[in-house]
Amino acid sequence: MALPKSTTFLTHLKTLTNPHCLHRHHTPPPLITLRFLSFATPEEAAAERRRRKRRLRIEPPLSSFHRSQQQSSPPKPNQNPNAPKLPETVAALSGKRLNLHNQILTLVRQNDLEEAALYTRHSVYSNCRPSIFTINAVLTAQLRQSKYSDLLSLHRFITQASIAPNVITYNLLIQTYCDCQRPDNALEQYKLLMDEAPFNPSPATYRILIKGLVDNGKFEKALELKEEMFVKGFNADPVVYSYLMSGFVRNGDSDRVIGLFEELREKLGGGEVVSDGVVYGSLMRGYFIKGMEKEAMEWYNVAVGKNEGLNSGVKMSAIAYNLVLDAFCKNGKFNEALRLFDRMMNEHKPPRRLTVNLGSFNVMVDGYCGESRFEEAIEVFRKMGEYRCNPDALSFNNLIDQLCKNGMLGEAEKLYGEMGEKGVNPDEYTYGVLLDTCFNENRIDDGATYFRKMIDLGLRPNLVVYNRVVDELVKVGKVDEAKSFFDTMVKKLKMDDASYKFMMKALSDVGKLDEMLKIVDEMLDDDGVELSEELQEFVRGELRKEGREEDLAKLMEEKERQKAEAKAKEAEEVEKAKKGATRTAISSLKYFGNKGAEGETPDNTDAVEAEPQVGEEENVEEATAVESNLKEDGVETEARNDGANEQVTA
DNA sequence: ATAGGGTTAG
Repeated sequence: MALPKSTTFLTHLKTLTNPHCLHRHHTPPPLITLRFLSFATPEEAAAERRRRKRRLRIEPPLSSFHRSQQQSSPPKPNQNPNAPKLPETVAALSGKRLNLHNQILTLVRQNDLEEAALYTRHSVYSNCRPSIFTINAVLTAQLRQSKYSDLLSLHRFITQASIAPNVITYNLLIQTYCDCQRPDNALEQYKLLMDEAPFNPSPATYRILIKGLVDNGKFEKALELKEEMFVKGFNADPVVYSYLMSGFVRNGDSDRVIGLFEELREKLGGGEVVSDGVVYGSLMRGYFIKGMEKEAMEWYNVAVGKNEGLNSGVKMSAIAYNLVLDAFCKNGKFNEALRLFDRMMNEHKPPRRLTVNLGSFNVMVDGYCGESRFEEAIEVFRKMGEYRCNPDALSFNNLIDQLCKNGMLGEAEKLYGEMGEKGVNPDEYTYGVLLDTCFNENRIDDGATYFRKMIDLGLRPNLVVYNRVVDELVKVGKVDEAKSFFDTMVKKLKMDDASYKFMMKALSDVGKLDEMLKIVDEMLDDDGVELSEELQEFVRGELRKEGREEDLAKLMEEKERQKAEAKAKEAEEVEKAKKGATRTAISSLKYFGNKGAEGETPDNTDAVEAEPQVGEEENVEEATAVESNLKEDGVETEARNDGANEQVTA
């Protein structure tokens, strides 16, 4: 007996995933977007984004001399005798401390961040303190891998230990909060820097903070910060303007986009043009939004020149070009895009001048797909090798996704095969798209095979993907196979009531009530899982059909009895062990006496020995980083203030 | 030696 088609699990799930559906009848049922099919957690998605960013950064910067143009901030006079300590200078990195630094850097390079952080903490109370440079290096690595809670925890630790932070430490922390979508905390850190630190923010502080504010929709605040930059004596930064402009483009606020460009031009000396090409893509989009094509094209000619080698001195990096390219693709000017792309490839003269990068190809792939020219999209995708650009998983996924959505699963699978050949690892997203499409095209077994492959590779399918697979298998009557996936995933996923219920119903429908009860049994055994009233009611209902309604109560009673028994036994053990325990406690107290680290919780033996943790215990998993960040953060700010106080009184 | 120079597709 299969589930009636109209009430498949997926439809049910779609209703569940939209909170509005429960109340508002006019809301159309939402679709599960592919985003949900990819990463196990949002943090993993963030980590991947960061890794990719890092990879892209390996390409050499276009003009390294640009860097030297940045003014270094003037030192703040240090009037207050109680003012916080100045951070150490590089001179501190010598001898033993340099040695320590290099050891920790080695750990970071080996990607053993846990060990690196541990070693850093451990050294804080040793006779060889880590310098702020060492700490920053660890924090940087943690940020790159989105280990936010680890980062905040280490930061809190060094603050408590009165190690003076420098601008980079602040910037890292601000970046962290921005990445965690906590712009208010980022602003708090900025304020702290302004009020407490014996140095000024750097131009990078503003870049990081303003980008974070824009990305989090805090436009007004971002504009305020831009103004503060001038107050601090910094020049107008085209990068900051480009962040603001693309934010307003996203928001459809074309007047602001154009206004910002004019302002930048003014600030840079009122010349004809802004010589940094990064702002022109957004400027053009601003005009496109207003339907002012002519103006958009005029600025295009200014930035890029009507003919090759004939522009007004605007420096166009690959990224600046890509923004223009994308502006064309998204505004019905694909032919212009093609022409520009051609030109970019001609100008590309590595290693001196790089005008094409991976992003260029990605933009063009999207451009072709937007025109439904899929064959050519594949063609241009393949072409990137000639320009020493290597597609990453996201590039592959993007194209695979577009092909799948347009009935070209076969082509998509070919590309999937190429990933393997090129040593690009397919990820959760790749498999999510492929199996989803297989199911849509009724290739149920192939879909299930992709799922299995995913597990075999150690990838972590999320609940949405799991639900989809199980749903499809049950639909075609493969309940046992579905159950086997349930068994593997029940340990790995936090299943919700709906997922439990679905599997139970499927088993009940094929008359496997005992297997259904076995699931209940295991749920009762698992302290992390709660058997809700509703689920109990459901189980009773299913049992009732076979006249076995009492079985659930019996099972639950039996479990209660077992638990009580176990408890009694435990109490007995405790009683027995009491005398011995007193002895142990005394000996460990001795141990603590020598350490005497501040802020310790003396009942946490392991932590003190290996890792002198401050404040409450934290066994925060990366998977719950966002939630624990909330927790972390409360303590974080608190600890930071404590630290400041300590510094003042020191 | 430690932040940052920007984009796109999820």
